[in-house]
Amino acid sequence: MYAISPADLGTEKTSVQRRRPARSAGAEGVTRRLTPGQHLFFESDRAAFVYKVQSGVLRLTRTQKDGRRQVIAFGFPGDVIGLPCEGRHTTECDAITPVEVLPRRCDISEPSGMDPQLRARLMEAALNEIRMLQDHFLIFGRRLASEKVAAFLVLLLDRIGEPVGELQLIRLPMNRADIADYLGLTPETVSRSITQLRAQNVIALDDANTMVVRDEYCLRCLAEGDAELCACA
Amino acid sequence: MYAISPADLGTEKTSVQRRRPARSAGAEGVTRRLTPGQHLFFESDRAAFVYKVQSGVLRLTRTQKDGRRQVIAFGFPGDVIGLPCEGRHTTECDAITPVEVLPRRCDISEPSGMDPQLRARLMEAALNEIRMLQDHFLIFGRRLASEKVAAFLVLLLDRIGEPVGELQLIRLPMNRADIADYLGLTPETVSRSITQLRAQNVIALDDANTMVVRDEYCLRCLAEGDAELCACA
DNA sequence: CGAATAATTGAAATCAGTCAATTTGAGTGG
DNA sequence: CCACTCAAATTGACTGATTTCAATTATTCG
Repeated sequence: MYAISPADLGTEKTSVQRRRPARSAGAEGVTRRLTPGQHLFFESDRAAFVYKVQSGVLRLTRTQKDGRRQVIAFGFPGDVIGLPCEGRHTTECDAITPVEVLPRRCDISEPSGMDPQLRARLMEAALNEIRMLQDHFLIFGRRLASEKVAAFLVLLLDRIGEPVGELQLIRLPMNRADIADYLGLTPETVSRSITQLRAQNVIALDDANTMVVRDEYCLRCLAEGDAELCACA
Repeated sequence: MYAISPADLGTEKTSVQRRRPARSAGAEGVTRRLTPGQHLFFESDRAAFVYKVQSGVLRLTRTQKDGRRQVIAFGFPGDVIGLPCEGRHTTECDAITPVEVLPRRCDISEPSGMDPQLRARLMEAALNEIRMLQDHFLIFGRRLASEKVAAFLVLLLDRIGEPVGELQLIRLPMNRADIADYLGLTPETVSRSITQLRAQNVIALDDANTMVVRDEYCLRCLAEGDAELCACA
């Protein structure tokens, strides 16, 4: 469909290079497509648009001076991403799957001239973002790595779970390192926690990025630290 | 000035009881006063107002089922707090010092009828909140407890530092447990980190809640994990 | 002054991080 | 179609930091 040049695809490492968004990028109301690794915007870019995710998944990150990366959020279909502060984006954003986003011109400083409905939607998006960040804190703040990972899987389950007979399937769009940086863990620890959940028969892995939730109740208990409430532990 | 009844003051434990805001609470534009421990609102309360902090410090928290508490933010003078999501507050909020707030009626669902300037201010407040939560993530996500604490002190320094001759003074309005719940640590670990900073002569304590920053440069280095860059370590 | 709370300190146990090795899986080219 | 290469994921052993639990000291407020 859309040509994927090796340069655009890149590896994790090469795609970290700072690339300006293509000049032709911004046309309001015209769907924009990204290939995995391509950036939608960078931190402190002037924000001409906000974006409604139509398909695919994006990764919103901030990087510290020491090179450590914090995944602030993932952008799933339906999310509005790229809300600026003082006219500039506050995170970096790149695609982790093929992505379609709908750009919306967004001149926050000129709200009087703005379509009232769009204005209301922007406010709603901002308030939702606040609550999602707060929810993220509750997950991030859990004691045990296994609780964090379980809580993260519950989040994905509610967001992108696909029914498969009685059970639900999660297709993980992100790799272990992304999960780790979202939860404040290392990829090794994430992997061990997933292994542990599999050993407890709470989940089963088809391949590394495709899991079946075998015991949703138990998963939700583990996510809340109520390991006693389920027989799996 | 304002009478502090024992019931209102309470201890940490008693003040956790759910108390509705006083019925007389809400008068737009009329300053509302709180004593330490008093609640301004609770999670999932219908949000009639947002509040501009005029003086004092508030604590915004969310509590998990297992009783653990996450301090989402502190509300300092100048902050707008209480932005709702879907008409309801998303956190609990109580005063940790005597507080004065200015309530602003806030019917987000009726934005058309709203004063355009107020509307713009609300949007600005929401976007600022998003950035502050993201900043909080970067602090929360640091590896070492000492880095978290140093970063937290830098945050306070920039926010409520008071010049004292060449140096700066921080009057901590919150106790160790609040700091711990803000950073995802235990009070003991917070205490140890502070002790460590004192041993390195980066800070000095007048009493437990009054500290002088003796080496601001070093504090900022430690906050970013650049322990090597300063001679203190 | 005495009681209660907060803060600090100490010692032991646990959990996650680090580093290294192995396995798995996807993509490439023969 | 298979072998090869590379990256991602998993596993293992070890280290080290933080938590936990307990005891002590400091502070605040009747």
